[in-house]
Amino acid sequence: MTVRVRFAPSPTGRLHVGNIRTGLINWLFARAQGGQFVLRIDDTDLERSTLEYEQGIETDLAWLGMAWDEKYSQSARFPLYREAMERLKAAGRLYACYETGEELDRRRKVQLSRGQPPVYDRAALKLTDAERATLEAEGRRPHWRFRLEGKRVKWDDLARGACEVDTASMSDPVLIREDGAFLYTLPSVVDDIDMAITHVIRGEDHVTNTGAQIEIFEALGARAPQFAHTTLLVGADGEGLSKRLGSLSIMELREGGYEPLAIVSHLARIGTSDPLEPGESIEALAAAFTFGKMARHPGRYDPADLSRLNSAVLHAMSYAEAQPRLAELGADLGEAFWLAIRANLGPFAGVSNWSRVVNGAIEPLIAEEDRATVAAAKDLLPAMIDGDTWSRWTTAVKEQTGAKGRGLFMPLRRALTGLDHGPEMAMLLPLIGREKAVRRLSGETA
RNA sequence: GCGCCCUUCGUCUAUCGGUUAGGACCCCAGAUUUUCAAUCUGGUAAGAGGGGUUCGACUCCCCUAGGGCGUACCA
Repeated sequence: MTVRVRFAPSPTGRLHVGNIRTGLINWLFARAQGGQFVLRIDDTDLERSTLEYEQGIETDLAWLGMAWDEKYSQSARFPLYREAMERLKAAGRLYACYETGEELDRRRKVQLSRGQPPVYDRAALKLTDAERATLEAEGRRPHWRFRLEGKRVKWDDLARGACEVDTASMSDPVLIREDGAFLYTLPSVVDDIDMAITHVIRGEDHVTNTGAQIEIFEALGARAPQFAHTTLLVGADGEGLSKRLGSLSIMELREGGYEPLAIVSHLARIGTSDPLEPGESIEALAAAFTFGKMARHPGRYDPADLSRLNSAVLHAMSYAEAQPRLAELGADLGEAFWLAIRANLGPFAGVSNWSRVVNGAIEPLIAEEDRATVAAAKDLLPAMIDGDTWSRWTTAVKEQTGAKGRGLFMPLRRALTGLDHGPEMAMLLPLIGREKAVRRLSGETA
């Protein structure tokens, strides 16, 4: 049987590292198994869902290299959900409830204060037809709950091993809201059946839901798919990530200059036994993917790791790959330039700084005590500059001035680049060229 | 409150009853016939606490502490 997985984001906001990680794990698993990856837009909440966000999801996935095989929108599938709803009603598994949100809230608090579990008491199940009619006559609209069997639901989880949820200890889940809107649970199960999803891979915050959902699969006469519940991410400080997801959207990471391969490598390897290194490609990451490598405790999301990965990705990037982007930034100064500076890049856009060092006008940094050394160096600069010039030139400067080591190289670097650090000067000097070098060594902005 | 999951170098992790407890990041040192970065090599460093079980426990069991998640007319 072909493996089919789905990723079902809501178009109520931008994708962030937490939910894209779930999507990525689905994608990697599908690829590793030669299966299919279904994108399912969970837009059942018509109020909050927007087309812009839906397009944002597609933009982000495409940018990360996560192609999908099929795409569905749940808003176009309401007839299917209604049909399932009728079947559940007919089977006596869906019952009408008339409590208000405030009432339920109050009851939960009372239960809690008495040390009882905050579970729905099924009062609505005891309503007589007459009572129901009275409530309806008052204009009350029902919401609908799924009647759980109250048993130990078991499954073999790909990520956590043998799992068990006692549905007797949980509230009957509300499937349909008072305003008639389908809550996530029913459409999800109906679609998983209809789309022949074989593996549901999601965060461990869904473990309890799975108990109820397996009952719904069964109530609809379907076999539940396999499940895998992965750990969630926590921040570098060990706190949950949810509080500051705003700054961790894929869109912002893209705008911040992070490489898709760095993001994908980071998210694929957090909380696994693989070292936090970039993969060669997203496909290579997929080939190496297995649930067996995943730890059972929350993975730490540290932005510093992403930055490191990002630098590593750029360091390994060929000129052929970088060229179009260099051109776009007006910083395509040839292969030698790219090879010289790529190891010194944070975000890719940092090439602009180096192209200015080579091509633009920079202000040399010449400290008072280094003036003599720099002046002598200027006079000794050969007429022709090539790849060997740096070594011969600096040796000559050393012999004449007696400056050596740090005291020799730093003044030259600072005068020629205006910076304290950067790529190998032997590679940079020929790119800067004689004319600019002479002027900078004279203290001119050039 | 209750339920589920988790707890190994500073950090991310390997180990599945017998290991000099392994790797990666960070850090430190050395190399790159003299600079910062990059690169390479080497090094420091660990089993939350307490009870069991066992010839033997990081590994199995219990308790305590700590963390994550759930307990919605959210997803």
